[in-house]
Amino acid sequence: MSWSEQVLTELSAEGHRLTGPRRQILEYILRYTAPFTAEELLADLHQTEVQVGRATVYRTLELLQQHEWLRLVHRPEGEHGYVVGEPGHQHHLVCRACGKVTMFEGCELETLLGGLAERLHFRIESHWLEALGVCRSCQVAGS
Amino acid sequence: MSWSEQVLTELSAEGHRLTGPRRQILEYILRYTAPFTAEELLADLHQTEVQVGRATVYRTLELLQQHEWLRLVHRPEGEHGYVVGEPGHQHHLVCRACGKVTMFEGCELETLLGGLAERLHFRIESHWLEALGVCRSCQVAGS
DNA sequence: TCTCCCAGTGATATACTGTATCGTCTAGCT
DNA sequence: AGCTAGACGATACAGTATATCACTGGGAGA
Repeated sequence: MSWSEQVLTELSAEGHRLTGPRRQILEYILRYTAPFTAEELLADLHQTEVQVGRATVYRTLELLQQHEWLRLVHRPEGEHGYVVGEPGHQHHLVCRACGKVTMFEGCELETLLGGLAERLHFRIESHWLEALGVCRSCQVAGS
Repeated sequence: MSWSEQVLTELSAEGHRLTGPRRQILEYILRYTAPFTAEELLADLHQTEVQVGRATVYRTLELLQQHEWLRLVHRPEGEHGYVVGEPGHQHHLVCRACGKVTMFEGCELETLLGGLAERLHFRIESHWLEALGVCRSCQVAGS
């Protein structure tokens, strides 16, 4: 079962409609290897025969993000982009050179934050961790 | 030596001018206990007798952030705000209730990321960690 | 299979946040 | 006091996102 099929199944199960634009956006998203913004996706779609409205793109991305099928990433330049991801808590390593995103589970981070929370009497509800650097292949290419 | 005096001294040492608007913005910033955005500061200043231009506010905040006298914080709603802070690498605990920001040094985090980088052959250059929750006093107030 | 209803669509307008421009002013050096 | 470049501020502009609203088509129920 592919990513888009899984998403469609889950959306349908929750009572959302599986419309043409949604299917097309889902298919198109898979082409991206690096984070993309709503505007980029919109422009790219308009390059093809697919013509969807701006509002629909924003709404669909929002919907997918809420269901954790897409993840928000802060890109170096400051805008925020989306990446395809499995549901569950994850963190990102963003490559400054190629833009590719590597995900990892930050299990030890939980312990770190737990200790900190106890020390400061702060109840932590959620956290955000993102690292910026250069991925393996870009290091090789650069040297 | 107060915060604003320290900032003014450093700015002056670097060849920046100590203009009226800059002094006024510096003074006003100290009133905030929670992160504020450029637009908020601008609006607040316009409520008073102080009339500074939009561009000046943005430029000054940018300048202060570059010198690490102000720190960028991602607020729950998505906008980014500024908080007064000492120079040096720090992370934030943001209170969902009162908006107050507690800073901490994430020394152990460096080790965590170091191990991760080695495992994934990813060269980490910078990182961003921010936690959202409820601070001690808001927990007390809420219960 | 047909019908109907409302979630979803898309064109457009609008809000918001931040940057660029450019003539004017002033901090601070000489 | 005079000079000059850094800073100011009014305005225009760019980019990102949301609001509105008439319409369309997905899909459940007949």
